[in-house]
Amino acid sequence: MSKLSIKDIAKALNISTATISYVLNGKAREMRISDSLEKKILKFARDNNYQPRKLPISLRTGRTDIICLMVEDIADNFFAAIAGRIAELTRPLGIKVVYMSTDNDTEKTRELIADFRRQNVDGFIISPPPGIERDIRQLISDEIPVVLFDRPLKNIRTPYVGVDNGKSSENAVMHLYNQGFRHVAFITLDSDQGQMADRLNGYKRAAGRTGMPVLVKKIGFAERDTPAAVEKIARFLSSKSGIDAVFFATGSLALSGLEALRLLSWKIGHDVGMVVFDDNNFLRAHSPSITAVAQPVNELCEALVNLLSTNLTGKSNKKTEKIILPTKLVVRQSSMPLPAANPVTTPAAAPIAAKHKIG
Amino acid sequence: MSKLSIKDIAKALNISTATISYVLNGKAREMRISDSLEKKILKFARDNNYQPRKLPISLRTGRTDIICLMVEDIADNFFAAIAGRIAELTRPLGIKVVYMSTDNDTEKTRELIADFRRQNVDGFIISPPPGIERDIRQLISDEIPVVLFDRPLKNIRTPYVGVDNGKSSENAVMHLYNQGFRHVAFITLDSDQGQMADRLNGYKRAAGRTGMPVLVKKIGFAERDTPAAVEKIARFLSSKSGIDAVFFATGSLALSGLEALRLLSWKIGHDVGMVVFDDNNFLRAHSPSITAVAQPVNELCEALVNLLSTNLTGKSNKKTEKIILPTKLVVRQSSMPLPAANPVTTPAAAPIAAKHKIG
DNA sequence: ACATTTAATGCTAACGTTTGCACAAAAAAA
DNA sequence: TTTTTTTGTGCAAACGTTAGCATTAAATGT
Repeated sequence: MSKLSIKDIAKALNISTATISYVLNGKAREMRISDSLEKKILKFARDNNYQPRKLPISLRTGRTDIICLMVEDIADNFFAAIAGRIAELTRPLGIKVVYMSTDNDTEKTRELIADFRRQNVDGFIISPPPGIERDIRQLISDEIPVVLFDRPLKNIRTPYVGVDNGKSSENAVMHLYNQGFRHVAFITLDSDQGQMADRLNGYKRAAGRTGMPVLVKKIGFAERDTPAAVEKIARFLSSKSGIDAVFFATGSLALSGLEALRLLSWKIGHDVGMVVFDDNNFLRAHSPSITAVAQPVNELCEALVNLLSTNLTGKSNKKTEKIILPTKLVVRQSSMPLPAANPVTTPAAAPIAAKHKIG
Repeated sequence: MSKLSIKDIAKALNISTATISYVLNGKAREMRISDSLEKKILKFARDNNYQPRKLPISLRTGRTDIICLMVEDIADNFFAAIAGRIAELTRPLGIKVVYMSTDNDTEKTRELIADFRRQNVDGFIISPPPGIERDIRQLISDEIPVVLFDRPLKNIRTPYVGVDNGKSSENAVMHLYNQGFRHVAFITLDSDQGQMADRLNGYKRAAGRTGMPVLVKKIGFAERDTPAAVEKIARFLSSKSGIDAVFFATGSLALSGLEALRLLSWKIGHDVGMVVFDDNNFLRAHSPSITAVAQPVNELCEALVNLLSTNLTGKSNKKTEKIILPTKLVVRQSSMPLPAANPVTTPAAAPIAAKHKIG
């Protein structure tokens, strides 16, 4: 009883495979199959638990119902959340998701795209590494649906979903300013990624508007999760005098940043304020809780799946919409005003009262 | 130039598709194709950038080179790390990975397995929800390779990779005891998962050995990531008198736990010690850094992929090895002895000196 | 009675590969 | 020569479906 095929049914019922196919695909009416035969086929299929294999269907129709998700690092908090949500959203559509981390490596990404194309995936959702424009264009000209997200790519006509990184970043800094911070450092990645440039620009704009000094440290992409990063951040923060808040351009940098602050014995909420671009449960659970710029993961995924699936259904294959979603600044304890006295070098009792709203 | 098929080559070179297939699969020798013809075909294929489609190959050979990864929640730190590593490890083997979260929901998992079987995936890597034994057995009897991990399933002959949850848990508690803690609470999930039972038993064994009281709080599976969990943990911790350390049975509970501690104004390292089952960067970055039982993600994934791929290659399809890997207790600041004076209700200056090893 | 429409179903060629076997030509053996 | 072996290659079936067109039988129209 390994596997019942449409042919077996045909033989058993002494009818043609075509008729069965029609009935099973709900085209009985259209093809004017008699009710009695339809019932008979349906009954037989049910009774024998017929399960159509997708492989031959794919071969015949050209659709695999598999899409490919490519992000910098699937293990990263933000991208893992995206992955989970996308799978949830595509499941009701009968679409499966294969994934792969690009490591922000152009050459690797190129190979991956080729691999997945050979695998005949129906479409791509990509958070693109720099320099991949050509390959994306090739996909488009081969009419394979692609939706980009997270990082904008210049001069390319394809659907994109993202947030306004510049504005969000600017808002976050303005928030710090309004809370009384006057020397906000910005720790970012030294990479070509468009969204990073936007976040930096937002920071600079806010600095310009408020007259605050521009205090930027770029961490090399390769060393972003290493002890070297921790040390560099610590050195930077202590080398500039007067820093009273730090804004981290990405979640993983924030982790290194926390270690740097520990190294310096700077207490968040007492010696220094903190804001992070990208939210997660960890920042909420931290004591003091940490203010973050939250990307709307859910809306983002919904937009991605929407865009992709309308393009998958072929009809309006030319949707090249760009969707920019608002972020939400989740204000927590770490961006509350510092206590008046501010003796940077002397740790003292934690100043944060329990009355601050938690969460 | 949409797609060059083997047929096109056959036509262009005026030879049969069979010959081409042989040559392209390196069977030229075996099939005694002449050197000159072989070269000609190879050259033509290269020059015209021939890319064989995998779909018909799969149909013909029955292999899709896709495996399915099913875990409770792909967005969870631990599972996301697993997902990333597995993809890395299978890539050189030409294997792609589709994933889906089970939400620890038996019925959903059942449907997912059926879906993926129809999709003709070559094998499964599953962190199984309770009650899924039957479906796993069906996979085995249908000769579809499966490897289970993370949670043991009773009475089932299939490869499994995991850690010794009981022993690891016991060790962690013994560590706390040795550090001077005498009232260690254990916060776990109220679920049927085998590994959770093992962790609880390990805790109990350690309590027995040391004469410490058994202080267990089970959080309902559904509410594990909700404010309700935070509140329950807080209530529990404050209801029992004398608790001086908390051991969390899983990473996500630890997050709720941190919030609970904040609610109570208990300072880790001062009022209370803390250990978490499952490590992540966040625990390292936290101040004070938090001691954790680290599962060897990399070794775990290597074992999974090894086991699965030997079973994929059909030959020795009967490997049903169980592999238990050692965990590593990563000792950090949160399990250092508390300062002698221990006024639980009065927050005071942070007692943790910077000299403690960071990391 | 004959032609035409309509209803009900079947035939068969795809989809792009792989693979067992057949076959022809050339070389070797008889 | 004739037969056998070797060498090189092609044929065609198969994998399990789908879909365009063909076919048959019954019903309707003239």
